[in-house]
Amino acid sequence: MNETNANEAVTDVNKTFPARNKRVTAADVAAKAGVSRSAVSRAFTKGTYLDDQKRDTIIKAAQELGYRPNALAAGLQGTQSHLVAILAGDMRTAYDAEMVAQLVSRLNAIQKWPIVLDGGDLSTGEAVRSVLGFPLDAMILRSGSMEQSIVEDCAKLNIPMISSGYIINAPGVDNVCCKNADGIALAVSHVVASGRKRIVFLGGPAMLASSKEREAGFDQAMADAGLTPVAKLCADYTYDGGHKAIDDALSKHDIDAIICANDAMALGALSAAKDTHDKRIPEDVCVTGFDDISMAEWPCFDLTTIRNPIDECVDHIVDLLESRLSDPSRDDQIRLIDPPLIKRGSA
Amino acid sequence: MNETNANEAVTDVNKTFPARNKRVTAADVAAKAGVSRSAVSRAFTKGTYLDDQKRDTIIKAAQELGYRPNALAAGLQGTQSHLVAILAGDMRTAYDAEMVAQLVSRLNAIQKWPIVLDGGDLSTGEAVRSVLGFPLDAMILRSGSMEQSIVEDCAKLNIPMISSGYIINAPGVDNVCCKNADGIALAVSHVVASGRKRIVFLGGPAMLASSKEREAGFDQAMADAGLTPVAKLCADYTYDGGHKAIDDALSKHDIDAIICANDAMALGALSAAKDTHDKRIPEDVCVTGFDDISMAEWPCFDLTTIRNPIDECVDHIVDLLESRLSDPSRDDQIRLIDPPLIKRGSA
DNA sequence: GCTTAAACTGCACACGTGTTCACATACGCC
DNA sequence: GGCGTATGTGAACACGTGTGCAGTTTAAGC
Repeated sequence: MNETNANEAVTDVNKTFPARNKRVTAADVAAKAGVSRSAVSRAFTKGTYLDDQKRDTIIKAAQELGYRPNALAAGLQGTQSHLVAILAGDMRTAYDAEMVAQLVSRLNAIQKWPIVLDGGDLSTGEAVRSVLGFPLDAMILRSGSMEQSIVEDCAKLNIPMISSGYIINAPGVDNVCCKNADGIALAVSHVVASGRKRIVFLGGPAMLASSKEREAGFDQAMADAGLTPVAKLCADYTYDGGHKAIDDALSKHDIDAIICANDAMALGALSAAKDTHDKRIPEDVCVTGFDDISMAEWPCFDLTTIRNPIDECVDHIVDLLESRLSDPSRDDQIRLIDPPLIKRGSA
Repeated sequence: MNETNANEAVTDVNKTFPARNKRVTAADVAAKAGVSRSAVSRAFTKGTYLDDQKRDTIIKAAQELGYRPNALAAGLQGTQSHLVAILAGDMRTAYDAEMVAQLVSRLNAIQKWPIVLDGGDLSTGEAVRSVLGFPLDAMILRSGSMEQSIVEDCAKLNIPMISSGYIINAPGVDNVCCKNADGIALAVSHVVASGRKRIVFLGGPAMLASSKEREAGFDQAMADAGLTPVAKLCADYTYDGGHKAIDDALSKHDIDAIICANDAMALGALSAAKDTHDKRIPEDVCVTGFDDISMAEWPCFDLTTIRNPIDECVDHIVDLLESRLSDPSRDDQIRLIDPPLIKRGSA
């Protein structure tokens, strides 16, 4: 009796996990519902001839068996896999994380499933190459620097690319990018308008395209204003980097304005000036950032910054993706975004 | 001469995009290399009999054509698709973003490709159901609250689940979770040890499991210490929410310690106490958080907190994943993590 | 009741792989 | 030379689906 019960229990488990590691297939549903396999397929496809009652029967049988059409097999013959890769920047940083979050959310909404790759990693190239094994609908690039060979690989595989953050000049690549130089120029003229003359620029890693553009924008804007900077510093786009650089600079130079190439460094700079060097913000020193991450508006920072608008950027990416899929041979596009100045307390 | 060059250029482009929207297949490579399609497949598979010279020829032909085995077709017949889904929490928050970043990076390293779903979204349920169309190797759950039906759907499809953040009691689900109650108890006794008696608890959304556990831990620890809290507040796990709640509380109550259910709220609370109410931290009011997000150690915050260790958590997730794949029928596991107190300046 | 179109259904193919199976060739040994 | 074994190869199958095609049933119109 006990043995029987034990056996039943085992059987029960096997029922819960039928044919372990074996997925329920359309043929199984067809057998159970007493119809052909084609009918099952049609039951899950809109716009096909199928008797309503029969369709109900099939759907019901499918539900009981826990059947779901295998997207791999479906993607194999259709022209779209509904898979999209995102080569993310460094998701440990606030801006990139917010960007990816927004992107993922919007892609989910249009039934595109994003495979996310960590762009901050060293082995990214190899990872990208592996993922290219999947017939991706598109590849979205947000990594600051990029091996040229990856772009070529995508092109060879006919995978459309959308680059955001810096412009890739290659066939098959759409670009959406904010006007970095214009943005920094906005910050410079805002600061100059309030009478500042002893200006410092805090730039980012030289290898990043956005960093270079923002620095060039600063140089041009300063030249236009007839000013020479007190100093041009370089850090790593992080809070700590900004903190350290400005802590150091304030003990060497007389400064009344700090233009930062991104928000994370600006927050560090702000903190160094206020907490470590007892400067009043913005009376003694004013600070501007770039990106407008969510922390920028926290009361304890209240950072004046240039907004690198995530919503608008993601709108463009999704739009470019959809138009590319509906017409793969359309011309490549470049969408440029005007970044606005967000006036807050720090400048 | 010029025309010839122009034509060549055009031809070149067409070569770069051969048969637009048509992927190069193993048969194409076989034709070019003058071998059978089987040979091509073998050339890309380790441990198969194939003449070395022939293999070289095939690889070379494949490279020229830009061939890459279609992972969809391959995953269709093998037992593993190498696809993994991550149901992320709210990636707009710092902790979840850091967690996902780490997870993505580690999964990439072991050649698992994460499809990321935004758990903060309302339509998450539908999105998950769609992604279940893919024969996932596993599903990683990090959403604070979860429709029970999703778990059942996964179970029906034999997709292993790994839940992190709160415990799901269902067959086929592995769990890794930090001891939330113990963590809060650590914070309470630390604060009590420094002589605080007028203690406030700032909890999170009631619907989140972690939030409930942390509150229960607080109640127990206070009872053990023979204290009753000045107030128990509830906010939404955000900086703004924490700021507002504590701003309000400080004008109503006499408080000397604030125990927060997560770091984001703790930072808001800290700022409200320091900047808005001119309290000295920690002399007048001390503040503790939970999670240890990267911002907690910024000098301007210097937050004492309970670390919810991301590295350790991700280690467990990856380990559970690999062991599950190598033995799908092994028993479900629950891994509990001891969260340590990180002593900084705020308490 | 007959004709015609519309609604419905199943067979068979295609998608691009990995892998088994049978067969062919080369090699070493008696 | 005969034989057994190790190595190399292509044909054929399986994976699970969507869909074109041809054939069958139903309904409608005169």
